[in-house]
Amino acid sequence: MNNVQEESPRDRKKFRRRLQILEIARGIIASKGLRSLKVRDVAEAAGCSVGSVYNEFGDFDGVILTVNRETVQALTTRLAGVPAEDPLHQLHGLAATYLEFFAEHANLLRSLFEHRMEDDRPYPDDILQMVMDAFALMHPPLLRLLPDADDVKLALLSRTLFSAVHGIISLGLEERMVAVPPQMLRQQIDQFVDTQLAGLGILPVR
Amino acid sequence: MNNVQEESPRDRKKFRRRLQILEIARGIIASKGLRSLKVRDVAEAAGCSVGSVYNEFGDFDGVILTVNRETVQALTTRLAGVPAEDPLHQLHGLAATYLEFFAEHANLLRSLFEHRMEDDRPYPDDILQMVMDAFALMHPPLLRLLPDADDVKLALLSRTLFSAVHGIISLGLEERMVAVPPQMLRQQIDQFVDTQLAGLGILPVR
DNA sequence: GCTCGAAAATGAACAATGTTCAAGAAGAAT
DNA sequence: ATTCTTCTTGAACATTGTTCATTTTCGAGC
Repeated sequence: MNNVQEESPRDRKKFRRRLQILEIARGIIASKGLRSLKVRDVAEAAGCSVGSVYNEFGDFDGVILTVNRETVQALTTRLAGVPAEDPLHQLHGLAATYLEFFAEHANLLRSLFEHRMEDDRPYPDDILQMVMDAFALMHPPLLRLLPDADDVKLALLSRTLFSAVHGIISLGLEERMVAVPPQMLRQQIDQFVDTQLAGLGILPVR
Repeated sequence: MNNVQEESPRDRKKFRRRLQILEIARGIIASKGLRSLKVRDVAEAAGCSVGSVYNEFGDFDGVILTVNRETVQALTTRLAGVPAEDPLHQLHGLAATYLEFFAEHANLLRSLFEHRMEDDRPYPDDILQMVMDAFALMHPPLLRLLPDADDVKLALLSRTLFSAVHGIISLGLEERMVAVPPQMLRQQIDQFVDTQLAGLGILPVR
């Protein structure tokens, strides 16, 4: 028994529809926000019944969580593409890339971070783990800049720094009042990273 | 016509019930999360009909937003109580107090930051403004530590720093996996603030 | 090609929950 | 006491997540 993509026509069709449902759900979340995502809308747009959505994903949270999983995967891919020649540039690049990605897919990221499960079922561990792994991408450049530091502490520092950047960005993009221009936020982030690195004893080179 | 708390018995009763509804809603959000808040539960617990809740708050979002408004007010009060003798201690105190408050009222804070309006009606400006005002509480101590800096830049720095602290805390308290102990987070935050201040050219004194 | 059985799809019915509103109750004004 | 205003009620409605008995689909074995 092959657990990846079976080859029978039936399975291919099933798989195509699964992808289609996800694409539609992602589109709705991205354009109108998680709160506007409705089973019936998804089913109708996918040309199938609501039952089929449930058949494929168990419950509606299942659809959302799958979209969220793919969001963090896409984010990780984007972050992994940041050049690693110079660790200083890499750190700035990771922050700037996160900002870009967040600005482009604000509603998807909000779905990732803000979705709460029904009752008080726990958010799936694997997604939280993927987020933490993405945030750990600052670890290697930090290690190169601070080769004598305790590795465990650097791992923590990596998450802390990325979480800080996340806070600045997610709140910075929140304000529809003055509509903080992304360019402004970009400067803010760069400055913040420089200050943090300076505090760690690393001289900025920009 | 007096626009504050009228004195007639009718108005007093109305006002009492308003408070009661808010207290109940807050209790449910705090203990079981925003997603578990239901109009009927609130109405039943308050001993009134669902219609009365709507009569008082317009719609259900109105209840949530009022609770959120009171949450940020309580937060501001707590933060304003941080001693201001020494600006360095004050900054650490603000961060530590935010952590305490967040740990104590995690679900209320999540409701404040994560609630999205129906359709895509904008989140009320006054609440966002109150949050920003709370985050501006780092401005005075920063001004004392950096008296020669540009005031506008310091205002921005205040929001940036507080947003960063928010990110570290809100993500730090998220992980039900390893259950980051608050004491650990406390150290993380202190270290972070020290590093940031060092980067700004301010020597830590702890 | 036909038959049969397993798997999937369907969508009507159900359940949970936000929202409205006509009718009635309660209180204020005279 | 009567009238008028305002508030309250809760049944009815609207929306949306969920279930499941029935039907359809499709591949395997003959």
